[in-house]
Amino acid sequence: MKHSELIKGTLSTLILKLLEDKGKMYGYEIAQEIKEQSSGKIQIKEGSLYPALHKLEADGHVWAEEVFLGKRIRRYYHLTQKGKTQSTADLNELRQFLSTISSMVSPQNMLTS
Amino acid sequence: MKHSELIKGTLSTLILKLLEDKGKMYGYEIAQEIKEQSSGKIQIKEGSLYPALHKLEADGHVWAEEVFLGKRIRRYYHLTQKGKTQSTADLNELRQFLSTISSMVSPQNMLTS
DNA sequence: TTTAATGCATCAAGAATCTATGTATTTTTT
DNA sequence: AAAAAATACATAGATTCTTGATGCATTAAA
Repeated sequence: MKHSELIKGTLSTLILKLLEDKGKMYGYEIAQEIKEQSSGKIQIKEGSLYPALHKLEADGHVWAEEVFLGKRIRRYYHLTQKGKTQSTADLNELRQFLSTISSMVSPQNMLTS
Repeated sequence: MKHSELIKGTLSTLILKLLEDKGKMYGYEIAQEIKEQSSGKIQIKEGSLYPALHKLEADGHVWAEEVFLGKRIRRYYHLTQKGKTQSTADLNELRQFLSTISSMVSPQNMLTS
């Protein structure tokens, strides 16, 4: 098992959570923030991050504010109302899942022996 | 997000954990056990389960004992030594990941605001 | 008797991530 | 001043995993 396998299905939820907390963020910043909050254990690759952001945008969960910094462009992502609703639902589901899995893999677990 | 997306990367670890706890199990039994331990929240489909078992077998993490029940066949899976080692490593990694993600999505989390 | 449950299995499709690659600017180090 | 690292966006192909659908067959329950 590669650690990265475990992130599957959680990335978009993490992004929505961050946007909810911070108000607005750009891609690179999101990757750095996830890396920092996970103490370096979760490092999102660009090939995962940008497609995920584009999908969130296409689905209407976020919108992008384009800011020109000299010649460089920066896309700040913001939550939409739809994204806020989605974030709440996703977080609830993720937390419940984490709770369920945690109980199943806890060292002392032998529920039905 | 579909709930089922979240299971990705955890299924083989769950299977190894169950085999470690129970000694031996057959496919259908594993699916039922996961369903039961998760209070019905995680329901593994055959299309996920059997390929996962076959992969674990091909990788030498489990071996299959074939038992004939009348005309029906049943494949009991057992952990190999390699599988035991893998199980320990996978569980450690999964637990750490769960801990990390949990702290990131906990409601009060605003680590770097 | 017919439906549900048990028990194995595979295949095509869909979804998500990764690696690799590309472009370009800005900051830091040598 | 030059080189290296960090910043910042993006895409394409490959890989991996789960799903839904399907199939076969036996046994238990309605």
